[in-house]
Amino acid sequence: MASSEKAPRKPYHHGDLASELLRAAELELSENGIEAFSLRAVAKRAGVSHGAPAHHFTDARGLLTALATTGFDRLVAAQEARQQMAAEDALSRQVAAGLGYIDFALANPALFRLMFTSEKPDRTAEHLARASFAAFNKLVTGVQGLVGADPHADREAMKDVMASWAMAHGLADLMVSGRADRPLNFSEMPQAEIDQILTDLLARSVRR
Amino acid sequence: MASSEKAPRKPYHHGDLASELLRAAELELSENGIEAFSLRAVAKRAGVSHGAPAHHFTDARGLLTALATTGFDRLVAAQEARQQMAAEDALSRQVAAGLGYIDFALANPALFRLMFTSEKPDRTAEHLARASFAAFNKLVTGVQGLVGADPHADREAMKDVMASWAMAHGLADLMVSGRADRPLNFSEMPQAEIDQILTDLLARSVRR
DNA sequence: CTCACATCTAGACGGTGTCAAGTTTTATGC
DNA sequence: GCATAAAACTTGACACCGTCTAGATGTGAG
Repeated sequence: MASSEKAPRKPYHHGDLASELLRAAELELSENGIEAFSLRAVAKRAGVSHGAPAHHFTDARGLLTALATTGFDRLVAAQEARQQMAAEDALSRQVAAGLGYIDFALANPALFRLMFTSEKPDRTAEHLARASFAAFNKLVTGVQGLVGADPHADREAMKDVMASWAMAHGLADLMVSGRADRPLNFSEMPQAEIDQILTDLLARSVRR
Repeated sequence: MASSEKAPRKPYHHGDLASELLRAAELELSENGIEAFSLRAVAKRAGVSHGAPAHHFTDARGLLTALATTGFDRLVAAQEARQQMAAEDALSRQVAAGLGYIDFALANPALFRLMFTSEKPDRTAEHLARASFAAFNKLVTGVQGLVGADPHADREAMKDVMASWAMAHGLADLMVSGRADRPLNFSEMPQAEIDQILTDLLARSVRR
């Protein structure tokens, strides 16, 4: 828990301000985008003075680092949600992970950018490093099931990992920034058809 | 020319401040990253007061929009530079375009992010829309040569375009953020070998 | 009950982008 | 050649930002 890091006792004073700040920060992020993010606005939204967040997160950097950590956890969850609806074979599972990756990005565009293209989160922070490595490892085991080799030991398999990641990440990033709508007319397309196209594209990245 | 937009006459006073500001802005961007970008720092670097840029670019937004425009022009140039070193067949040319895309991103990481993941540039500005569309069209004609159909008319060909773009863009974005070094050990690898791996990955995205 | 500590507030500091008003330089019309 | 208009630039003010400091307030342990 985020609250147990610095206050293992009981709730006090304001309740559990640390997690309340995280909720407020995420709302601010999704409403105003990452480039207009303001720590003072987060504090105001949580009903607390502008200096309060510092005691829980040290920094704006610290708050955003914690938020990014929750993002990676939820990224994995989104992938697994898609996998539960998918067939059992390794390819379907890997494609489903890619679809979940894209689901997450489209549902949380600002958070997605915070996680992947912002330099504000401290990537050396232990909890963030652990969460992002877990997300990476989800990809690794998926490829391992697909090609039958451990990517950490087999360079060719690691290339498969990067191919799969790059395709999913590239699609997600282009869609988040609205660059895929126009060429493929996603706006006027039922979700099932979009999924079908994305499935085709994601499948291209695997094998050789 | 940037200077001819608002001052078609001759240089005056400071010389050609508009383009000097663009040069200064790019240096600031590459030195401090996009998230620490400051219009006042740009003005100071150009040796001018903090209010001066407004007369040429209206806004910080305006300056960054103009800078992004030059970025798309140079992105196309980087792709063409790789293509001049490549074989004549359509696949080699398309892969070379992808390698140039990645070259550009790695050589100008902050500018790359300004162009693709920042919301500060005004994408409805005419010169930016034109430059980014030209870059997109470079991709389109490459795929057209590859599959023999016009992607603007053939949906399957447009899927090839998006696949090619997503793979190149995904690789570029992951490499810019330092996420490809560790898995594939790019740091201790000669450029020729990196190119070989990227060529393999880029080639996966085409065909079906 | 007291005392230590965690939590939170309030104010100050230097920094930011933008706006309004004033100053200086250049170009144009006579 | 000179007055006058326009363009280019400076200066100062404003609200907002993140961080630091000192102080107030509540909480829990002895």
